[in-house]
Amino acid sequence: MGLEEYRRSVSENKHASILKAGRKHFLANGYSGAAAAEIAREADVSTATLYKHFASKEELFAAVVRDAYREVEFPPLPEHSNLSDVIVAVLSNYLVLNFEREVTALLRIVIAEVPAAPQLALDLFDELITSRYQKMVDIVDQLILQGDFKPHDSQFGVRLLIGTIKENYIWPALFNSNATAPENADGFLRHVVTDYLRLYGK
Amino acid sequence: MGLEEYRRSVSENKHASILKAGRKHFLANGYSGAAAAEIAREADVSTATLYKHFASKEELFAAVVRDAYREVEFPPLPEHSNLSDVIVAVLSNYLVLNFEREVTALLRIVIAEVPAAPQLALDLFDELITSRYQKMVDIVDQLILQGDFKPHDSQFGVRLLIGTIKENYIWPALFNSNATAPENADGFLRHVVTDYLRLYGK
Amino acid sequence: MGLEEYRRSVSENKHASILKAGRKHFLANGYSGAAAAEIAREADVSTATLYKHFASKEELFAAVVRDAYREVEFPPLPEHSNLSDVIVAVLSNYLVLNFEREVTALLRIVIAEVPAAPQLALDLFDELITSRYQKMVDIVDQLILQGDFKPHDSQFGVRLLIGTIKENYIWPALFNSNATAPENADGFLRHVVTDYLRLYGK
Amino acid sequence: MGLEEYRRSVSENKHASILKAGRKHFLANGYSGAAAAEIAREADVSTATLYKHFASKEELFAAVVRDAYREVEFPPLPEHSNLSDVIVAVLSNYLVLNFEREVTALLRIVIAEVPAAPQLALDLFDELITSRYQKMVDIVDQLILQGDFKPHDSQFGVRLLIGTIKENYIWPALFNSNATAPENADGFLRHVVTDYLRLYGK
DNA sequence: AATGAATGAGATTTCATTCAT
DNA sequence: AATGAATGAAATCTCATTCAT
Repeated sequence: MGLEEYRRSVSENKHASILKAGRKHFLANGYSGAAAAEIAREADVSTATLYKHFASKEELFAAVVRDAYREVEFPPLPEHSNLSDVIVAVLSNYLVLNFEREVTALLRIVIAEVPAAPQLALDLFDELITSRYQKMVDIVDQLILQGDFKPHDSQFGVRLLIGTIKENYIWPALFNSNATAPENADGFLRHVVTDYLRLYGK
Repeated sequence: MGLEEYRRSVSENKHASILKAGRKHFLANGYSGAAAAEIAREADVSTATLYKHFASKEELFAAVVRDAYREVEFPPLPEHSNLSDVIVAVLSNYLVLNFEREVTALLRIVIAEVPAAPQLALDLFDELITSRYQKMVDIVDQLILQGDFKPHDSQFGVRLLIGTIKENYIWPALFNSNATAPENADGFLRHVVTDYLRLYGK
Repeated sequence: MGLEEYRRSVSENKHASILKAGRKHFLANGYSGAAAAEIAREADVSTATLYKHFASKEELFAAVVRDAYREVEFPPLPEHSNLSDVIVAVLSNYLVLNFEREVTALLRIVIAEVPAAPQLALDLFDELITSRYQKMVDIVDQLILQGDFKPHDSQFGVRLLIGTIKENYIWPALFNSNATAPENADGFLRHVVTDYLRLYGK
Repeated sequence: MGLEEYRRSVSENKHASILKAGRKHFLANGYSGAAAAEIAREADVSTATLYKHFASKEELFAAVVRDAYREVEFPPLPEHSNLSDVIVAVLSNYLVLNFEREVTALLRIVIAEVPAAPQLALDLFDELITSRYQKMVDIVDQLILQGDFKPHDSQFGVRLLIGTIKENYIWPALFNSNATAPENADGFLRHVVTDYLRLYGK
């Protein structure tokens, strides 16, 4: 079975390299801007082969997106002494990763294909936005239990926290493909967190 | 001049019907999915006429977006007895129009075209989003002068206000083409405004 | 009849300005590159008016060409003491006028339209090329009679003289719209004339 | 490799038939009158295939012109007893091919496109006209070395030779699409060559 | 399984010319 | 007579997808 295995490994390599090339092109040019022929060329594969691996451009796109967001992870909350510092650190990290991992570009193209691929968009929203958001809510709930926060509607509070940050950094980046991670976000983040604590902190 | 006026009125009607047809098709099929020929047919106009009115498909699209935004403005704050009520009313109105005029769906398309038409996205962001936002800031600054608010960083405050609302209503709608105007947004809005006033109100 | 005359004069002015604008555009952009709408705009006239004056683009083109080459004239042979000097002077003049009067550009567009407007091309060839050429033959014939030249086939001789010059200056200019009158043609012309006289001079 | 060769041969056939159809249509309708779709249909090929073979209509046209020139070369001068006879034969051959391969008609189109495609015209002039001309100069230089000619400015001499011929046969053909290869050019050619040899022959 | 070549269908845009007033 | 607006028809080029080997 050595031959068969070899073949399978070659095929898997091609699969992976198509995904990689696809990701690059979709991120760079959007869905309709990315050309199947270009992706195939970049993956060092014929167009026909590309279509053997993925039944259509749409399917390749879905595969690329699912593959891409599997890679985006977020770190756990560090142990903390000063509550404010820790939250700022977490948010800062969240922000940096968002830019480094090309999350915004990924969001952009998924948003673009909402009418064509609605389920994909909903899945990604759950995975990348709601779930991350929920983690933050869980953290806050725990902090409330620990007595670090006043009892309050933690969902709402997190929305205020995250929403303000997104409004400032993510929303503009959605419209600007050259946007990079903000250099000095800490001042802003501290401001948000201060207000947040004024409202809900103990 | 009767002739001149007649011509202008005919021309304006065509202009408007192209815009309308354009909006419909862009919303239904996205930017590259919408065909100029189809739009022209729907508007009962030749393609050539369409291109006399709008120099390019991109310019038509931009006009469609601007047109959609035209009615979605923060109206100047009316004289008020209860500040909270008034702000809630304004934001509620803004939110409803946003959905009715399908602004979010159009923004999706703008975002989709960021890689292909970066300047367009930047222009529209400045022209429509930033400027509208600035109007809200101006209102708040005036309220500060009138003594309705504590002196504070009004930019930041508005970001918090708007960001929280967007986080709750606009972001999800960005990923869900079936999203409609929220039925009972007032509770949420009131919550935001209350917090906002707790932070910055007098 | 004052009014009627006034109208006619207005109309004639428009006619002339269309011709002028047409000439400019045809020379600059060639036949198919020149747009009727542009010509009309330049002539400060509506397209409809343009088409009232000239039934079609083709007809306008013909009118422009006939009008243009009516303006190209060539000076008579000056009195002479030294035969060689005089011929060089004539040829030099011929060359300069060729460039200054945009004769080459005119030739270019007529050549371009040979299949579409064959008669126009033949007419222009006669008018601008054969007739000028014949003038030179006449001169030479006279010089033969005066004994300045050996008796010879003057047609052939002139062909050799003019052909050599065209080969060097006009032919390349046909392919280069930026070609300008040669600065130092005299050396070359003198060389041609010397050889010519060696062959046919007394 | 059988497959590879098969593919190449199919591809080359298509290439050739596009060129052939292209030549026909360009000659019949001029550059802008010739439609890529028509050419493709005539060549029994899809438009897309045409554009795979030639990146643009302009490039196809350039290829057609180059192809037409391919056979119209001054062949190297054969060993000769009578120099005059040989040169006449070469020039005669050149002249006939020029008409048979419709080079002049194609040049008309190149000239027509000077305003729209200036670089193309310059390139083709250099590549086809100047270079061919240079080959003739090289031949003459060799003959000078062999002692068949007096030392002289061979560039100038060839210009005189070729220019005279062009003046007689090519210039008129440029303005007359019905011009055909001259039947009895030998008398004229002999006359030119005789004069040429009188000036520069040994 | 893989490929190079081919394609059908369509997209945007232009332009000479005509109409309604 | 003059015009601004409108248009039908066409042209170049692209692209996702499929064949033949």
